[in-house]
Parts: sequence; structure tokens; C-alpha cells
Amino acid sequence: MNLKELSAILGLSQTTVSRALNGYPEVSEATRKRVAEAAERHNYSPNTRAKGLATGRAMAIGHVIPTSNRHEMVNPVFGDFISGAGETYAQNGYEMVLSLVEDGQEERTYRELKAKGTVDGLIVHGPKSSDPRIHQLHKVGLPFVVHGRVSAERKPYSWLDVNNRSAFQRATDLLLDLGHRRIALVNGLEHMDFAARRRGGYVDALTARKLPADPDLMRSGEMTELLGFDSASQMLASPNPPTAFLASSMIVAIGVRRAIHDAGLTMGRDVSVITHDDDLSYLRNGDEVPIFTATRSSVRAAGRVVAQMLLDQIATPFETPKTQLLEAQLVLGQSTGPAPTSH
Amino acid sequence: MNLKELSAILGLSQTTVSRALNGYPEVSEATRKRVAEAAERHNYSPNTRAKGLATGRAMAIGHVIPTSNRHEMVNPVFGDFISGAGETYAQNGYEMVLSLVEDGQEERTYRELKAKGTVDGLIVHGPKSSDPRIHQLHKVGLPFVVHGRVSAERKPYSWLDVNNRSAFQRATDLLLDLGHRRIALVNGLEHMDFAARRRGGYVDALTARKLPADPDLMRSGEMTELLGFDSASQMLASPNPPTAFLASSMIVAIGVRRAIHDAGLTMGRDVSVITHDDDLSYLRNGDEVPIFTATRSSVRAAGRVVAQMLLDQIATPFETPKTQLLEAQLVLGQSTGPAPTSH
DNA sequence: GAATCACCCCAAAGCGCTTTGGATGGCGCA
DNA sequence: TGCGCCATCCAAAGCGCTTTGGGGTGATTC
Repeated sequence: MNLKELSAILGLSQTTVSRALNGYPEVSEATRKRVAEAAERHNYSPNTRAKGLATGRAMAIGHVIPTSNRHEMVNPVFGDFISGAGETYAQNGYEMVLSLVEDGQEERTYRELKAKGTVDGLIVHGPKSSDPRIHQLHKVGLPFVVHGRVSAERKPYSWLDVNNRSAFQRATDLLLDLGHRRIALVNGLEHMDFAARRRGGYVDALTARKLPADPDLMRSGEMTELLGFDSASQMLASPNPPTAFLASSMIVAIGVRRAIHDAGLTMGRDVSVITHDDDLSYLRNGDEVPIFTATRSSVRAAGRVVAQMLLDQIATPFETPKTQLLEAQLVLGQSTGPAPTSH
Repeated sequence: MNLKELSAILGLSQTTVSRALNGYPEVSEATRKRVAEAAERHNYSPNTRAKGLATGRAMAIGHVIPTSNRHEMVNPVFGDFISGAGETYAQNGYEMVLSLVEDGQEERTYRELKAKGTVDGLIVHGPKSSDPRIHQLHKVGLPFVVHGRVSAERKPYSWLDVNNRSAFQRATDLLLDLGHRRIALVNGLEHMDFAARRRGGYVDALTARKLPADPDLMRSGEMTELLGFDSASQMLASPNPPTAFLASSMIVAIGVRRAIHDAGLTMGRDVSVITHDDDLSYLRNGDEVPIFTATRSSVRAAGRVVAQMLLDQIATPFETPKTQLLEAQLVLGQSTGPAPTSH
């Protein structure tokens, strides 16, 4: 069923039918209703491509996901993020298109997405502290919003980020308040902007109390269970082991917990753990009382908001870029306690 | 830059340029090369919508993800699956479009995707034992491939599935061979086809040895860490606790492990655990030696193959549906050992 | 009774591409 | 010389929609 057929059935012109369906005022309420009903009955939906061609809008948003030949990406957070974003898109009649792109090929992809008119804008995932993509997108001229930030970027751009620095600073402070002095950080890859900021918050908190940041207590890597396990195992086996860990994600924290158990220690009593918790739907941090004390910020909610920011930007193209900084909650769970008195 | 402009620059007709770029034989190699170079230089890419309009093909595949208002879905497996599928799409010049749809609204979505011409086909995720979607898609007339199977479906359709029954049967057999007699199953929601099949394999293995399937040793629910933890905690606290667990996913197994530790027991010695392992990129089951003994099957690889099956089906529409059953590997890890002799 | 005005509606152009159905010219061959 | 035949290219139609630039009709105003 297409417009031509539908208008033939109704005995109206294509113009009128189109206007009726798109809510233009030049058509009487009576006919509008008649048209709407007929459309429903014959379940007519306007062809997206034809509509797009005519209007110049794709009604689609791109998510370009870099995939190193290493398996890193499509990280666990991604599912929840797009699920949040997807809600927003659905409400606004947008489609979501995903492109997996080999590392370094982003610019070419942006250019093509623009030239082919596949999307009206896109979301930038996983920004690094210094990230060429911002510049590339400005050059190509596609609207975009970054989930996260790029510290090194000077020009204004739209972003939404969690206040990672403050979150990790507060978490570190809590551990310090509990009497811990040897606090380890198991961080994500530190060329990632969020990881660099977290480290910043951690170091700041230590420095504020005139404590040195011991390199032996800092690890960073891809945020896997094994990273948590290996890092914590090694540190716990060292002559001067930490009494507390900061973990960069639930999965890492789970690895840390395993290491603690394997070392014959008890989490929350012998060793404290605080993790960042993205509030993933399939990896809840306990029920009422959290398992892990955590800096919590829902990545799904972030997805919803980032998507809305982008749609707004597309609707009003010449506004100055908007930014939004979310504070993480520091929620107390069962994984933290006072530093054990030395034995 | 569009076709018209490009052909004007080249002093050729749009026809010729189009043909040159699409590899038609009616154009000399010399001009083809000249055209290709000009296209590259002015980085011209044909507008997808216009091309789609003209050819009737969307060059896009849909992934329709049901989202209950409960937060279940966008399960952890999804990221890896689409990352696999995305590889295949990219290689073949297809886009991937995601639609989040409220439970029960699928048929309407299918109809719209078809009418709007958004996609050329789609992947069905998370099939239930009896699932109306197969019928709906047949009715709507969109090519599709199911990741999983629908036991109740009589008509032929394309699918790719892991042999869940055999996998869980073999896993149960292994535990039985190790002397375990009280074996628990922490399963996914059993209206899901894969979960029903796994239960089938588990029960079969017990029955084959004339052992009863004790309802007290079977749980099912959304596959979270908490499900594993709660189920295992309760069972371990019972007067006649299990000595082994089958878990439906790594995340569940991690919860089981936590319960075992909390009960003061040691996994692999006091209590054995076998889990299904989807080989997720961010949740590796150990390095060389797996942490958990597992039935392993890469969901990313599945994504690649499912996508290819769909593209093939779109290319040759009137073939009979193809199906593919993958056997999971049973890999030995550190979480299984002989049943403890009763004390 | 003519002029004016809403109100509804329409024909046709145009979005950027593919594809049909020729045109054109050069070459070999009898 | 004249014919047929490739090889190469082109003009124009058409994909399904929106939107511009008009009408026509009946009611209202003077």
C-alpha cells in the first residue's frame, strides 16, 4: 500500500492525504479523520526512504562503535546504554543504526554516513582523553553528542558525563575516613577519559591528606573480571598489601572479590571494596542492601538523556552545544568497613 | 556531492557514472577507472535513500528487541551477538538497525518495518518455546532468521541454535561421573526455549541413571548474579544440600560461587559448578585454564553466522529455510571435582 | 449582485538514484 | 562501398513521498 493507492481509494489527491497524515492545517478535521482511519485499516505507513528523500531527513541516529581487533569493545555497558537511548528514539519516531568500525576508520565512516544520508546525527562512545573524533565530526558536519568527555578538546561540543573525578574522590575519602591508608585502584585503560578522571579523583583525595599515591597500588587495563582478579591477587600477596580496593566496574569488583576470597580473606572485614556501578540491568548490585559499596550512576538513564540531547540539537541546529554533568551516588553496601587494626 | 554534480564534472551522463560505479559491463575500463577516481577524490557516496528508493532494497537488517517494562532484556549476550552480526553486515555493505519494542507490540513493528521499507529482513532474538513471532513474520512477509529455536513451531523457518539439550546433558553426565548425586540446576526463565531445552538435557541425564529430578534442586528466573546467589544460598542451607550446580550463564555462576564462599565452602572441592559460557568478550572464563568448567559456545560467532544466513536468504528468496545446530564445547576448568565423600 | 475571504483540495515538480530503451560511431568484412 | 555489429554512452521514466503554487466553492460582506 502506498500513498498513490491510498489516495485513489479515498478519492483524494496525494497532497491532501499526505497533509492529513502529517497534521497540516489545510485539511478539514472530517477528511483528516477519514484519511487516518483508511490508513489504519489498510495499514499504510509511508515509505521511509521516499519520505527521507523528499524531506532530506533520515529520521535515524547512528551509534558508531569502534572495534579494535582486540576484542575489547562492545563493552557490557553498551547494551544498557542503547536500551536507554532506544526508548528516546522510539518515542520520537527515530530509528537507531549501529555501525561497527575498525579503530582508526572512524573519519571515513562519518564521511560516508553524512554523504549517504544514513543518519541525522550520532552518538560518540568511549571518548579518549585526547580524541580526534570530535574534530572529525565538526569537519564532516554531523550533529553529535559525546557520552563522556574529551579533556584535551578546546572547541565546544555537546556531552553528557558522570562526574567521575568527584565520584572517585568521594569514594577514596570514604575509605580514608574508615581508616584505610593502603588503598588500591584497579582502573580502566587510562587513555580513556573516564579512567583518567577517576584516577585524578583518587590521587586528589590521597594528596589532600598528604598521602603518596603508590604506583604499586594502581593498575589499569580492560575492565574484565580477570583484571580485577589478577591485580588484586598480586597486590594482596605483596609484603605491604592494600586494605581496600577501588574498582572501575562491577565486573572488575567481582574479580577483586574472588581474589580476596582466594587469599582466605573476607570482603568488608579484612579488605574493603568500592566499585563504580553502572546500574546494569543484568548485573544488579544486590537487592535492598548493595553487595558492593559503590559510586552509582545509571548508564541506561544516561542513554535516554544523551539521545534527547542529540534530538534537541538536531531540531535546533544553531544553538550552542549543551553539556550535562551527572553526579554519581555513593551508596553504602556490605563491602566496606573500618580498616583492620594492624596485627 | 551527488550523482548529477559528479557526472557534470566528468562530462558523462548520470547513467554512465552510475554504471561505472556499480560494475556494469557497458562501460569501458578506462572510463570506469576515471569515474572511480573522481568519486574517491570528491568523496562521493551514493545517497542510501535514493538508491533504496530506486532499487527497492533497504540494505539494512533489523534487530527487534523486546523490552518488557521489567528491565530484563538487553541481556548481556546481546552486545557480543550484534558485534558478531555487525561484522558480517559491514562486509556486505548492510546497515544494522535496532528497534526496541514493548512486549506484545512486535507484530505491529514488523508490519511497519515492512511497510516503511526500513529493512530487508530481521533477526529474531530470545525465542520462547511457543512464540507467535514466527507466524507473524511469515504473515507479514519479511525474511528472518531466529537466534535459537521455537519448539512449538510446526512450519519450517530458518534458525541457528546451540544444542542446549546435549550440552546440559553432557554437563550433567560429567557431574554424575564425578560421583555427584545431588545436582542443582539454576536455569533461565523456562518459557524461553533455550532454558526449557537445557532443563530437558539435565533431566534426561538424571533419568538415564534412574535418578529422580528433585524439584527442590531446580530454580529458574532472570539470569542475574542474584538469582545464582539466592538459589545457591537457599539450597546449600537445606538439610540435604546439592554437591554440584549447573548454572545457565557466567553471571549466574558468579552468584553461585559467591553463595558457596559465603557458606564457607570451596568451589571445586566441596561444591562443583558447571556453567554455560557464551564466551563474552568482557566476561572471559579465565585465561588458559577456565575458572568454571563450562559448556562453551561463542555468541559472537553465532551472530556472524546468523547474519550471514539471513543475507543468503535475502539473496535467494525462494530457497527452503536453512537451519544450523552448533555443539557447545565442554571445557574443563577449576570448578569441578569429585563429589565429596559424605561426612 | 459583485467582491472578498476562508476553507479545502489538487497537479506537478523535485529529492537522488537505477534502469529501460535507444542513439552514435567506429570497425571488420564481403 | 555498404552493411552489420559491437562497444560505449545517453535521455528520460520511475521509485514514493513532500511541498509549492495555485484553483474552485460556498459563505460573508458591502
